[in-house]
Amino acid sequence: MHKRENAERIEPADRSEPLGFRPLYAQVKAIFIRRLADGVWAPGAGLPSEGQLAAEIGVSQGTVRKALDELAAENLLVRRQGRGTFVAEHDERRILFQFFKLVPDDGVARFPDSTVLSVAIALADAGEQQALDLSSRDDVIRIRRVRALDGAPLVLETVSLPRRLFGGIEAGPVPNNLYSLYAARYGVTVANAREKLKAITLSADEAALLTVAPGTPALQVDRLALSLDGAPVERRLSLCLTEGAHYLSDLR
Amino acid sequence: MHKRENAERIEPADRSEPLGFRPLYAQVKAIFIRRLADGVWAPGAGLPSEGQLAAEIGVSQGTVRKALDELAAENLLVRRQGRGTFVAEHDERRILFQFFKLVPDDGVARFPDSTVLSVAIALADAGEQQALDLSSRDDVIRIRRVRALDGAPLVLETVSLPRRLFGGIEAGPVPNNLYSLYAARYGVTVANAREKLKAITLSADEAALLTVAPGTPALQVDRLALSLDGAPVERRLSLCLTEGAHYLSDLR
DNA sequence: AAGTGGTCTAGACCACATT
DNA sequence: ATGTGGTCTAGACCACTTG
Repeated sequence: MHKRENAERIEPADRSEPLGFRPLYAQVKAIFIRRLADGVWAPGAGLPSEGQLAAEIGVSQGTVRKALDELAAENLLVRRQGRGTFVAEHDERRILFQFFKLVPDDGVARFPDSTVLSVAIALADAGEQQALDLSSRDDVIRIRRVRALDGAPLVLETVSLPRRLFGGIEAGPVPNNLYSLYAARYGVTVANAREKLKAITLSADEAALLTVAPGTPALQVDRLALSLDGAPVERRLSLCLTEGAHYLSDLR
Repeated sequence: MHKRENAERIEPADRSEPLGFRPLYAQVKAIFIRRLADGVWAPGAGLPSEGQLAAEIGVSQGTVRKALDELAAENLLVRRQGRGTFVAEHDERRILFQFFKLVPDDGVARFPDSTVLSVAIALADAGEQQALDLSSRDDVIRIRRVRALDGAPLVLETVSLPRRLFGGIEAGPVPNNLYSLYAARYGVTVANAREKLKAITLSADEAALLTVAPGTPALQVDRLALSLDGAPVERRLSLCLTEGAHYLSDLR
């Protein structure tokens, strides 16, 4: 058709050096991620159509499409044929699908309810400093709660948040769905997470809170949640009872 | 350009009913999966170029491309720019990346070595019947082994295989990398797997084999491996020590 | 009927690897 | 120099949703 003269249109990067070739759709994708991170496109909102975005940015619709497809594959966008493209929300469905891997042995995954034990502010301990990239003088907000399914305690959870990011969260009530709160009130979108699992033995205190015998084995899940720009925003240490439930991991 | 008249070329499915629309690339993908399952394209082999495949099947190169891209995303194919498209192999790199989630706390994942404890044939127990879709009269081959890292026992593993599929495997030596053997000798490709994790307490026997104290907590990993056509082909029950290692799970 | 995303095609050109 | 996959474009048409 015609020559490509638009490689420079977006990012006037030096294309003469062969190192670091960045395809157009990747640059477009970066633009979109920025808009998501900046809240220009808020959770649940609808994006302009592919054609509009293509015209605005000055690339073909196919290039916009590739960028949007990748973001949808990363669960940051939701595409619905005939309706449009929307910013993904941290609703219960998504959390259950993407972040909550504990499933009853017989039955399907459900969203547990929570009982908050404590909310406190303290200096970050060694583990929190390392995980959240904090110094020994940084404060964290610690939320401790028990999560139950059908009235039976299942998880003892300790959530650690950098006070710098989430200051004030300790004042209000703690909703069951924290990620949705991070997004709505602090503009922080949890994009993905990494979990480290170990088998441990419950201490007397922990066992009491979960109403089981001390010495009961439990699954310790150490989760680090990352925001859209890859920064660590939450550490969550969970002790899970796995008598009647298991952690489901799909290897694809 | 010109009208589409090729929707019927591959699969003369009834396109008049609006239900069950199957895009062309999905049909092409199904053809390719069949060739992989039938061993027409063997592990490590190179595929014909996109253009050749497109001409052979009678679709555009873009349609072939979309099918190949999806298979590459599922780790069944490997695409290398400038070289070609190849059938994925179960080499150590892939297994470490896709199937071996146990990582030393400080350090990077490595491939453990194995010491075989026993190889036996027996009637499938209840768990094996359920997992592998067998009847109570079906035989399984059971391989029991200890896997160690730097000489320290890490995993006690029990592999259960349907004798119908893997008859004769009990005769030969048991290689460290079983999936590669399944592919080479039995034409069975493990495409993906599903793991159920629980925290348990080791029995005296198990603890002795792992050279730890009885009562030590361990991570029980119950893996079901599925072949290309989705059939269960291997059950693997692992008891993992998580004192100095953890199970890494990426939530994306 | 109009608008959206989804599919399919055709062709040009780019980046990469090998010969 | 050649061949491969990777990118980008342009346009047509299909499937789905909503007015």
